Parts: sequence; C-alpha cells; structure tokens
Amino acid sequence: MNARRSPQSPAALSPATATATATAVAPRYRQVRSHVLGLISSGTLVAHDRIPSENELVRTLGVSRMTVNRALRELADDGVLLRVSGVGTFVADERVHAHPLEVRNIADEVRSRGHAYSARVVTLTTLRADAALAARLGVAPDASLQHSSIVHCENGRPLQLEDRYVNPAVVPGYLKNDFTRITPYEFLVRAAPLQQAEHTVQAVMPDARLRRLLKLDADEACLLIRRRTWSDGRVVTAADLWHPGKRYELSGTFEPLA
Amino acid sequence: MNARRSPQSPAALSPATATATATAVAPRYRQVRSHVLGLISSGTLVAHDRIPSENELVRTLGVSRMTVNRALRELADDGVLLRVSGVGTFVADERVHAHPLEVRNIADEVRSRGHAYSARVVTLTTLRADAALAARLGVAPDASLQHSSIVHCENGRPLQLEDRYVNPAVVPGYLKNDFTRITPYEFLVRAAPLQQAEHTVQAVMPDARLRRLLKLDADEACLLIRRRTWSDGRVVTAADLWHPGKRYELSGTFEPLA
DNA sequence: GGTATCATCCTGTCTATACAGGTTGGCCAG
DNA sequence: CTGGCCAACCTGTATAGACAGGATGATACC
Repeated sequence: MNARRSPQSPAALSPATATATATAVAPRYRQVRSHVLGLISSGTLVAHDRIPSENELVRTLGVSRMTVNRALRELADDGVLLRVSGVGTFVADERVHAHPLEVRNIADEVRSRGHAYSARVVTLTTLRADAALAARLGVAPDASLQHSSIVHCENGRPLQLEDRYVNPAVVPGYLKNDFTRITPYEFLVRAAPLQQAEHTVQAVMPDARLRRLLKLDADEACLLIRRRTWSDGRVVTAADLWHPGKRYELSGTFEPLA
Repeated sequence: MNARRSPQSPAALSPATATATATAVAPRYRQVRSHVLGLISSGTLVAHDRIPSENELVRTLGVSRMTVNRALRELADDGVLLRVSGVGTFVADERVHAHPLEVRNIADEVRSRGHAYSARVVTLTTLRADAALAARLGVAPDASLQHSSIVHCENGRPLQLEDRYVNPAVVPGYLKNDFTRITPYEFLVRAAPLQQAEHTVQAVMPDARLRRLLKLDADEACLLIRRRTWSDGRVVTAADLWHPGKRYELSGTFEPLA
C-alpha cells in the first residue's frame, strides 16, 4: 500500500540561481528539508507514510539528487524520517528520541522535528533550601533558591516536566523571565557559561502530580533525568526532567576514537 | 563494477572497491572520518589545532573533495571539529555538551565498588530471528541467532537482567562459554573489536518475568538500555539490559573546559 | 502450480567540476 | 608607515553522472 501520491508541488523552490538576492536565501537543501517538514506538519503525510522518492523530488523541486539526498539524510539523522535502502523513505513514528546525555534546548529539539513547541508554567516560587537541595546546589541550608516548574509540550502534548532550582547568588533574576517565550536553558546559558554538567538517569513510577501534568497512562513509567550544571566552579542550577516512558527515549551512538 | 579506479596516492585508504570482499568495507567517508579521529586520539592533533584542509586530505587520501567534506561536516556536527568558513577546520574543545553512554563490563563495575559479583544463567538457546530481530541484527529473517538470558547480581541482589542476541556468523561459539565465570562482554570484546555502539534508554513497566527475575517491588519501574555493537560494519550483538528502577541509575560527569 | 530470472525502482555512495563568499597575507601606491 | 587592492586559500553549496546492491513485481519456463 503506497498510499498518498506526491502532493503536486508548486514547482521549483527559490528563484533558482538568481545569483544574489539582497537577503540571504536558505541553502537549497534547507529548502528541501523545509518542504518535507511542511508535508508532515501540515498533516499531508503522517507516520509510516511513504514520502516521494529522491528522483520524484528532483523532478518536482528542480534540484539535483545530491541536494535532495542531503536533506533527506539529515532528516533521517534527526529521526524525522526512516530510510530503507532499496525500498523508500517513510515518516518515522512518533516516539521521540533525544541524544544521549546532552545539554540542549528542548524548544530547538522539538522545532527541529518540524513540530510546534509550547510551554506551560506550573509554578514559579522562591523557597528555602532543605538539606538535600542545599547539598545538591552547594549552598548553605536555608539559603534562598528560585524554583520553576514548567511543562514543555510538543504539538500540545506534554513531553517533559522540568523542575528546576536556580542559585540566585550565581544567576539573579531567574524568575523574572517569561518562560512561555524563552526556555530556562536559553536564559541560563546566556547568563552563565556552561562549563560542567552531571547527569543521572533513572526509571521511576509517576506519582499523582506527574500523571496529571504529563497526562500519563495508568501503566506508564517515567524516565527521570537529573542534571546539575556548573559555571566558574559553582552549581548554577539543578533540574529534574521527567519524561513519559511511552513517548520518549534517549539514544545515541558511541564510537571509540579509532 | 569497480567504477572507482582510484588515482593511487601515497597513503590512500582501502583498496578501492575490490569487488566483493567477504566482509563489508566501510564507506570511504567513514574511512576519512576514522583517519581524522585517529589523528586526534593518537595525540598528533590536540584541541584548537588546525587539521589538514579538504584539498590536502583529497591529495593525501586519494578521495574526492565531496567525500572529505561529508566526513568533516559530520565530525563538526558531532562536535569533534570546529569549522570556520574561509579559515580552516580545527579540533574542538573538550566536549561539555554530550556524554556518550559507554560500554563497560558490569562485573568490573560491581567489583570497582568493592562488592561481590555473581551471575545466574537463566537460559541459553539457539533460535531463529523473527522480523524484528533480523532487522536489529542486520541478518536475514529466519537466520540462526544465539540468545542468552543472564541475571547479573551485586552482593547476591539482582542488578541487571541481560537478554542478549549474538550473530554466530560474526562471532561463533558464543554459547559455549561458562557465563558464571566470564561475562558476555568479556568474551565478545575479545572475539570482535568494539568499533561502534548504539544505545537507547527507556523507562518501562516490568512484566511478570522481569519482576520475578529482578525481584522487583510491586511499584518499581524498570530502566531498559538497548544496545547494539558493531565490528567491521556488522552488528555483533544486540542486548536488552533491564535494571531495577530503585537501585540503578546511569550517571556521567563532564570535565570543565580548560 | 511453482520457480527462476530479469527489468525496474529505490537508496547509498563516489567522483569531477563549478561557483559563492569569507579570510588572510602580501604587495604596491600614496 | 598606512591604506587599499588583490591573489591565494578556505569552507559551503550545488550540479550531473555513475555504479553498487537491496527490494519487488512481472514474466517466462518447468
């Protein structure tokens, strides 16, 4: 079952090689990438659908096969597409997989998959560190900490609950941000250069709060990533990142230096 | 065949495409990648050093510039190199942003904590690959595979259930081992050098078998690490590593920048 | 019916060539 | 010495053409 035929494209992409239009034009392989992402985000193609073959895209978009190939290969690297040699290229299924313990901006990750990012702020508070938090952030017990609790969503579905504690002595003004417009990551990396990070990964059973905020199924486990980041030898922030077990996995390749 | 008669040069790479050697030859851009990684791991080049330009590598390695370009671009994407348009390509700083999951011997891990390691062999069987397993190991459906199911214990308590599938065409004699005396890891790294590994990490709910073998609490989630390792371009083994959520976590720390 | 073969399509890789635009260092004129 | 110009080099992108090898369906043969 091959399903959908190629949705007639409005012919070629940018004004071909019109030399230099005043404003910078995205590279062609980027335009091909956007075109395919558009087919997915518009709903024209959904998971498991076959996308037009490289040669079809060559004809409809008026670019060379190597250019199409690069666009599709990168989308496959990003997990958006699945390529099967000799068969075709398909829209990957929904399971989200992020890179191994990497410190990245979740909004960028979601957008790179061609999906809509949104955030919901659950709570923003200033609190006093208990013994565990004080040890985790390297501050005195009872020190003042800023705490945010934010749900990051992909296409409106919860992808991560982020419980974050920030040491105001290192980065002041954290709670003044509008976290529906800027992610904690974006603010913090600008405020304090990231120099060291520590991760732990655990599987946990969700409590009632988690089930509610992440809209979890009854029999769904949670992947918990706990992260601390340092700048200038001091802990900038500690975060608990909770992910729905059925829709999220870490993945990555490891290549020993030859 | 042999389209690529290579204009031989001093330190060319593989013997071009010598038809079908029994073992698959890595693509040329992969060989370029390995060559550059070798310069770094050998200490010939260190952080901030400039690496040979694309055209130099073209001359030294006897490949086309597009092939070199792909290798370097991918290494830059991985954060190994830093490319500056118009200037050159440099070895990047030590990585702060990513931490690969390493492949380690669980017996060493346990012993390094000063604890007693023991293993219980649950099953050892030869079986035929179904479609999913065939895809995972890159073999034909119905191909023969060797499977081991082993519980690794720390001080007598289950720490990991390892479900492992081995391609006997790559490493024969896997099931002949006494896995209470040698771990699958120890046998396999000796039989086939580890050249690449892929991991995914998920949180899952345990089924009855898992609860029994890992002696899990009723409300305990499971951390599932799925790993594939390659040698000479072929999948040596695929493993499902199940860990009790309450007693296991992955962790990693990144060194500060110089 | 079953089976073997072949044409066709697909992705994956590789090459040779080309042009763009940025950077750098040297050379020359003022 | 300074400033401007330019050649040489670098990466980034794009193209056309080619072959390899897997997958697939049609066709011819037994």
